[in-house]
Amino acid sequence: MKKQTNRALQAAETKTKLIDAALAVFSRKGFSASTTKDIARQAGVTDGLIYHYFTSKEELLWAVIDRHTLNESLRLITLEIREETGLEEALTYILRSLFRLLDEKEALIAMFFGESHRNPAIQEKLNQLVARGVQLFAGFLKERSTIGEQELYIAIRNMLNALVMYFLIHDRVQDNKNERENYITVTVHQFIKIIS
Amino acid sequence: MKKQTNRALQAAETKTKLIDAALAVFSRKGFSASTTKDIARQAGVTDGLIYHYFTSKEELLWAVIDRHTLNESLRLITLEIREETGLEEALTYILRSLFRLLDEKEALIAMFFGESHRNPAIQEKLNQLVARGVQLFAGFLKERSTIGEQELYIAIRNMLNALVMYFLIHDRVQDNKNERENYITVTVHQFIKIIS
Amino acid sequence: MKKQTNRALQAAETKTKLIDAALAVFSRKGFSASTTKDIARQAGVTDGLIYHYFTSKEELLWAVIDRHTLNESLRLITLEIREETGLEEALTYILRSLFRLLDEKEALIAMFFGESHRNPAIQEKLNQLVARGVQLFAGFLKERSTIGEQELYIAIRNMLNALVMYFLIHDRVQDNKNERENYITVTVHQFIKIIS
Amino acid sequence: MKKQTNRALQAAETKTKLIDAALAVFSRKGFSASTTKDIARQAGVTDGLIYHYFTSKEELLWAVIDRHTLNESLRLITLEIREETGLEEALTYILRSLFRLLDEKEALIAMFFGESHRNPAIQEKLNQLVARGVQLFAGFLKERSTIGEQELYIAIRNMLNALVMYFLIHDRVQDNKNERENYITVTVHQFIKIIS
DNA sequence: CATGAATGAGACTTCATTCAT
DNA sequence: TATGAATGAAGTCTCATTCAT
Repeated sequence: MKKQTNRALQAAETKTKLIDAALAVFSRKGFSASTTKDIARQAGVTDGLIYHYFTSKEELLWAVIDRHTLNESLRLITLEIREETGLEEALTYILRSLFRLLDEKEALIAMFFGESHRNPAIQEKLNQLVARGVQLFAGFLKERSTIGEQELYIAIRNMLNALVMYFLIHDRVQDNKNERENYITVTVHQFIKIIS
Repeated sequence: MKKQTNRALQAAETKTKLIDAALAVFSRKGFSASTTKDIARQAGVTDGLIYHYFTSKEELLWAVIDRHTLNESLRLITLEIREETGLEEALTYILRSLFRLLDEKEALIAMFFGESHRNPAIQEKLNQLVARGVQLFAGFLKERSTIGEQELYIAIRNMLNALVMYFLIHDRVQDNKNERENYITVTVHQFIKIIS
Repeated sequence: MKKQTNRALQAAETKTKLIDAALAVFSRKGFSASTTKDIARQAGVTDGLIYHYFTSKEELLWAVIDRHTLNESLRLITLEIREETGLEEALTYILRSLFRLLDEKEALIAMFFGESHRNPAIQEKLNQLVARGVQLFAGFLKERSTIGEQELYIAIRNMLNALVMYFLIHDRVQDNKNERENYITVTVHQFIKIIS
Repeated sequence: MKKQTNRALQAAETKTKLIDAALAVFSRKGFSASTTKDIARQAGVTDGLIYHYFTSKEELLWAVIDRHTLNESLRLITLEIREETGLEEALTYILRSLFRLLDEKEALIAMFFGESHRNPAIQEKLNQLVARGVQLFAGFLKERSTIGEQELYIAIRNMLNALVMYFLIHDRVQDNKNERENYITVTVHQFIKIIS
């Protein structure tokens, strides 16, 4: 019985190792340029083992995506900001948290964008993710803004989109914390102008 | 002399055919999932001919990127708006033009994003492109805005980034012209709020 | 443990099969005219397996060369002749042994010459081989010859070179045992004339 | 008419250029690793032109071999030595001339050996060449030697074989003129020992 | 559960050869 | 005579996947 449990545990660990390895390799090379050998080596297992846990390389991709939904992280950020009071402070805190989240999940985000435009299912995931972020924001901002609901949604979506894009093609390259802080300050200020 | 010209012309045409075909295939499948066979078939030539004009598949990628710089298109848009007067009208016109440009170059844009995060040179190209767009805008808006230069740059960059992101993960999927028009109207309105 | 051994054994056998097959094909067609498909077929495995054991066709060439150094065979011949007494008998025995060695390793020898002049590393191997042969002979002959050491070395080298050349461009073609025996007799006789 | 002649001249020149280029490339890379493109570039013409003068790459190989028979050079050496008197002087002169000939035709010789063992026709050529050399020598030495005709033939063949081998795997590498002179002196001396 | 030898389709690339100009 | 664009077969090598151990 103990043995069984140990085995089950080991199996779960190996699966996790494989998923983590796959994430790392996929985001470094993109899905189709990644080889199962790469992934196995990164996970520290032998080639064939992947097929003990997954039926194909593509299934491994889906496992990666399933594990890292980001939604949970987004919810946590919202939970914390519920208690905040000042609008500017609150927004600054949120943007900082978002950047931190992007930093953490950089590999995943990068892969998402790399594969999304040739994989509709991934694109849909992205869409959902942004929509979820917009909703969380909206819940928090509705009472504090003077503009219409639709306008608010667009304002939020634009801010989030701009931020992710900034992160992807500018911030990652520069790695300059001051510039990022400045970006946050200005963006928050302009966002408040819009919704007030 | 005529002969010479005809032959040279035909060669140039073939090269163009190959670049166009490569663009189509790359943006459909991504660089590494695209095969040279695909490209040759799409161009209507035999496999080996690619290597008469390019030394490798990667060189073909660079040729694709070199041909479609977008910069020229961006400049043309600016030239036209110089004559516009009303700020709202002008901005609306510009955003519409940008969407039209994105529609035209959808394949290229998609590929850019697909490869950029694993190819620094492409990422740099993207950065340059956005920077160029920001400058063109800034030249037009400097006199009509009341905010500081740096704030203006960030506002413009945010708007452009948001627009491209919107196009990539939302607009392309929906294919709903009304929603796009609405997006433009609201975004322009909010942008004016920021810079006034 | 048994399992482990069996598998490892089988892998070693496959590798050997590949090296033997490569030797056969390389010496029949020369290195660059040989195809990996040929080699795989000759070894009775599929194309891809070569690259499970070797990183390239060239590495396979080196494996072939490493396996068949000839040095060991040369040493054995010397060991046996140490006990011989009569000079003529001894030399005759040695030359016969050399011809036998050439017969056995004909494929390898032929390939050596085929690739040597465009591959310095192989040429060096050849040089070493001849030098080793000269030394072995010299050790045996030093006390029985009346000429200077340097002259002895040149005499031996000339005899060996002549013999190999004879084998390569004449003997292999004729396949006439009598002529070979005659060649040995006369050559031994003339060699004794030189060193006495 | 003049035009015609000029054309014919030009054609002959081009053909020569191609043969020379082919010799250079073949001896550097071996026949099958040489590409027609290499040869065309080396000759300074375009790819297709080869097939205006030769029906295949192989035919070009034969043209190379036909042009450089060496026989003529060998004959010239013999002509000159007819007048010589002293045996040692004569032989020294001949060996020096042979080395010079090998130096000149190094590329050709190297190619001969590279292809001979997989191309019987070339091997036959080599055989003929050596046989011709043996005959020329024999004609000169017959009266000056005391040994039987067959022994003389073998002695000559051995000396020539040894010399060519020495050149191919030793002399070319060292590039040491003193060592070569020493080799000639000793070899001549030992040869005289044999035939006297 | 884990290994890694083996498969075979298919990728990129090369190259002898042809042919319209 | 000369060009070089075009062909297509074949080569080296990769890699997802299978399976005996």
